[in-house]
Amino acid sequence: MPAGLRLLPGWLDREAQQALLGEIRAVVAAAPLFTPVMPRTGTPFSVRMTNCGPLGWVSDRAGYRYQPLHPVTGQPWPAMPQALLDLWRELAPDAPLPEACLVNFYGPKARMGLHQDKDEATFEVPVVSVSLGATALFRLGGRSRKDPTRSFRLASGDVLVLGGEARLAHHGIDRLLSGTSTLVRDDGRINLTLRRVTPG
DNA sequence: TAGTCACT
DNA sequence: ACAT
Repeated sequence: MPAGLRLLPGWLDREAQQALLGEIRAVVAAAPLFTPVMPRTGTPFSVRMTNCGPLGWVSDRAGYRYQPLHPVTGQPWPAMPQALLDLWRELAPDAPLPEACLVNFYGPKARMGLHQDKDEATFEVPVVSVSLGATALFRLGGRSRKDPTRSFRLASGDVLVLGGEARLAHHGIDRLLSGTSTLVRDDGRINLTLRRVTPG
């Protein structure tokens, strides 16, 4: 494993997953899911997204960016659930608090191409990723897009920390495994990505 | 290259 | 590999 990568299988028990899911449903009620599109081309993503916390990640024809307001409602993003702040404190005790929690909703056919999380103004702080629902085939590469990749499963309750050398590793979701979600309806998957955006 | 598509 |  690359230094700075931590895969924590089953970090959240079923009860914690259900509690978190409830919090996320409340976030979605206040900040409805939207379909991001690619810069320039406008090609839609197959995942739908929303955010919570002071800043949210969005993609539209103008580009990728963090912004304080929901692109459709114009309202501020809902507050970050305390459970996520607690998780962050536990896994990144020395880091400043996260400013953004990107909530990605995957249907059974949704995918996410290889990419880097590099729209933040600092890379010194780890990214913390929480999986809920269907099991996904996750692909992890290196800092260069040409670096070799490997894939492994991310199941509900797994937590992934990308820090240090792994902070700028390319990563993506190849596909979901059908029939693996007992938490989210319709074989869905939810990924929560906690990020510090500013150096703090 | 956070997208798709062709081909192996 | 494409094409923004």
